[in-house]
Amino acid sequence: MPKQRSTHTRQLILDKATDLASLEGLEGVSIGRLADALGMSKSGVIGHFASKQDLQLATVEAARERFESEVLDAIEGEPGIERLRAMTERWIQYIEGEHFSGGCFFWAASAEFDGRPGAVRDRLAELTALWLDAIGAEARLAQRLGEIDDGEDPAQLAFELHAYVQEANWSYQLLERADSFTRARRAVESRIARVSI
Amino acid sequence: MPKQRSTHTRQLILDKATDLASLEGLEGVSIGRLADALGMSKSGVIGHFASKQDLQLATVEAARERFESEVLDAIEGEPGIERLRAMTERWIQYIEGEHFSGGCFFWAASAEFDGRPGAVRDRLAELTALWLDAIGAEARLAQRLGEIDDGEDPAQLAFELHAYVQEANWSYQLLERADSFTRARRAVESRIARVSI
DNA sequence: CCTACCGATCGGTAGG
DNA sequence: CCTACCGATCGGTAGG
Repeated sequence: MPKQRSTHTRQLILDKATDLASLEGLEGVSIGRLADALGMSKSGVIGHFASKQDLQLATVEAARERFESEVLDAIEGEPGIERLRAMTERWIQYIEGEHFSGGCFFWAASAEFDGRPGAVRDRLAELTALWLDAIGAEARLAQRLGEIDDGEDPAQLAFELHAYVQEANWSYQLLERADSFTRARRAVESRIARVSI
Repeated sequence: MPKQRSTHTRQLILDKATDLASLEGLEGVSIGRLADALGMSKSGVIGHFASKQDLQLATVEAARERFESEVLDAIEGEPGIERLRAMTERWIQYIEGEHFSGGCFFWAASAEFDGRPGAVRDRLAELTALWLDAIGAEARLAQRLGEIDDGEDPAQLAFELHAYVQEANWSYQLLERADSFTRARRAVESRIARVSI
């Protein structure tokens, strides 16, 4: 069954690519280095994809799938403020758990591609905006449920909660400060406590 | 006076390099592309530096000098909470003013080098930590002056204020949201207002 | 500051 | 999935 083996190999390639990309950037994952890391030939790697950009787009989708199964699907709790807390906490756990060697894949890729127009950048913007807006939507729901003060702007709250987690990733990855995630949790908790009714 | 002309050319190279790096990353600034962008030969470019890493380190220093003259030297106001406000506001203005085509140089370079050990990464961590800790030190001073509640942790406050500005840079560069800096200002203002006595 | 060049690596293809 | 190869570009050097 060569088709099955091919799909398996493709997934192995993409797992390695997401990991390398969090360390060295998507553009830094050359076909040759990826092949070396996998013990394969270059043509064996790129044969699964139409082009380097196609490989990059597939790598982004692989990272999305991991985020969905590790974060989105693992969020529990009642809709509203409980779920809003669960979303940020699960996200922090995901980054803290070092599923990628170089920290959050999307954070690294965002910085790398924000100045490079094209399909990869567009997809990264689409996916990260979906997550930011999902946080905002949950805050809005909590507000409708009467759990958050009516004077709050849910999108503003999402901006700030999202900021704390991205800052923790930066502070942990570049500054290597051990208190990064503690600080993010403290910021999230006091921000949510402040708007709670 | 060949020495003067050489220093001038070197500065032209570094100005172009900081700008290209904010768009395409420090590693993406190849000697050949930099030479093309400047209308020079490759050897004319690299002749000013001992190596590619030396060029990258010099580019980081050039970005530091711009940050110092545009932000640090432009901060006004009395020490304490007034100065804390001025630091974040001047920083936001700097990023908002698009001095670099691709947004904050240090944010882009942080994400790129946090997974690449070496002198460039070390220097980036050193410089960004200095700025984060300067914000924290100003918050601590404001606290000693009795302008900030004694129960606040100045480093935690700095973490959060720093987070808002980095989030604005991300939101503006990748998502292209026009309200990015407005949201950062709102977050900074309400956070500082909350801890003020 | 230039031209001319070095070996290594890039993305990608031909052919099997 | 492989070997063998393509032209282009990489960082860097020799020599002027």
